[in-house]
Amino acid sequence: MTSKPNVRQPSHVACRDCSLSSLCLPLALSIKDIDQLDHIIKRGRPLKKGEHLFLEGDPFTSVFAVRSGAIKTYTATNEGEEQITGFYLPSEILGLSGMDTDTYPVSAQAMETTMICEIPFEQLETLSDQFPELRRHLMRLMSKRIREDQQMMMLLSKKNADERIATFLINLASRFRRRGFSSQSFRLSMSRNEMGNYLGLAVETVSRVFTRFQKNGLISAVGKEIEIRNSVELCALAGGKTLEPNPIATSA
Amino acid sequence: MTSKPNVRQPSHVACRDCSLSSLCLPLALSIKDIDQLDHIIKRGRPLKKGEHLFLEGDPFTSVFAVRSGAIKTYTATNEGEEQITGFYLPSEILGLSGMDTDTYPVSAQAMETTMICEIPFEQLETLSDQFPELRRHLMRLMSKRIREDQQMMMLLSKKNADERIATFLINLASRFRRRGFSSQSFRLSMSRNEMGNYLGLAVETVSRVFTRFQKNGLISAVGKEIEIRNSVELCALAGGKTLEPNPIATSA
DNA sequence: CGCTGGCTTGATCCTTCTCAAGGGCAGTGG
DNA sequence: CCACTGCCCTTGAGAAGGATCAAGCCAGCG
Repeated sequence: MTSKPNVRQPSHVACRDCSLSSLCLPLALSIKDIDQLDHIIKRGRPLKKGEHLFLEGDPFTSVFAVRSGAIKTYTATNEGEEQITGFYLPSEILGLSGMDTDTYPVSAQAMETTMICEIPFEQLETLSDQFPELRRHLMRLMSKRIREDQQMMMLLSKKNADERIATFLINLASRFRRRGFSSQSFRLSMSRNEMGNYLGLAVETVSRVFTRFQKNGLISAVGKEIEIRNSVELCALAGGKTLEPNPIATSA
Repeated sequence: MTSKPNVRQPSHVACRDCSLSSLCLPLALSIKDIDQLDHIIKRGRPLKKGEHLFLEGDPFTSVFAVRSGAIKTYTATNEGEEQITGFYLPSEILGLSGMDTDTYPVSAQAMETTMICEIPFEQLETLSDQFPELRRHLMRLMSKRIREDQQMMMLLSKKNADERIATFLINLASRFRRRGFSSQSFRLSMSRNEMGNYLGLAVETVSRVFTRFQKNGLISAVGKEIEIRNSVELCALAGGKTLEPNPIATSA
């Protein structure tokens, strides 16, 4: 059993020593296999807030694991606005959607100082030729992603503003918890604007819902610091599940 | 070069003789490999309209290729309503989203008389252990699906009713074309209701948009028969691309 | 100290939903 | 063959949830 993950990690821990390892890629690999994976992973490259990991249209070369910090992916709408497609927290994998094209279909940008593990895809493929378990794990990752995206579509096509934001908060909470952090209080890495963009809502709506949630004692929010004060109610709004409903995250 | 696909096929054509083979799974396999895949595929089972291929919660055993007809997948919202998550036309693969769970996360129902190829997943996995190409193809399928879902999320969070329906029609058109059918005129396999459900719109809105599109000479619609009369304009509404924007379908 | 960017709040507008009703087509049974 | 009965589609009128527009506020920062 490893200890709780830390936000900040030394730059070059090996996979086998990384406290996120049980959450990240190598989940399914034996220790020996992990060492192999370890060799192909490029570390370092701490990104400052606003820096890009890759741009839409860049040649697809690698998938990435967030080690600390937070990344958003986005694409341009036809009118040239930004459409955020996902937020990635430590131990989460991004870049998979480029796999069947030769370029990334989205851009990835750091929302705060962020450490990344880069996994060159070609070598990952070679390695996964050797280890069926790694392969299956990759498949599962993608399949999970598909299910989560479908949850997101449901949110976008059927839920109102309150429900969307409740769902989003509960989802974040469960992802934090999974990483060993408090699911009761945490810090949002994205602005209200980005949240609204992602959820298909105007900033003003996000703000109003936050205000209302606070009036009703569901949460308290000071800037980006969030505390969930009534998770039962919030989960109900989010639509059922006692915790952990939506995209990207968790699930056993 | 095979001839154009037919809607109705004899019940037990081998994969190598199936006119959809270039569109369906075995794309990447050599002839010899196709024969192996051929052995594990279960055919037959023509579904009548309304019959289910599998239900949400059923144990996950297989992925399926539509041979003729049309399938919709759906799940239940928290309020118990139906939420349609996808429409599948001949040569398209469904069931992949169950891959990392032991049960299907959605139900799949025939919208008209439908022929299906069933591919038991366990055997597919074994086979894909042998053939890296098959494996990569599966990966690509899932990765494509992820990108298409993201297009769909964009549609749901940013597009208005007109744009959604234009996008949907253009998408269908390009899928039909890819199968060798006319992309100018085709028959919808879904009702206005189902379309609205999928696109996050009320039936009435769908109906009104159809009426307006006809007044403006964009399309003509008689019942489920659709003719695209001004594809340039329609594509523009759908947001750019000369053809083939959205979910599930095509792309090179 | 003044600026800038992000957040909040208020007022108004607009798109789409909802409710209600009517028409058409298809399948069923007399 | 025709009437009946659903279901689907269309159209209209009204309601509502968010978007948009417009200020003002607050905190961090040069």
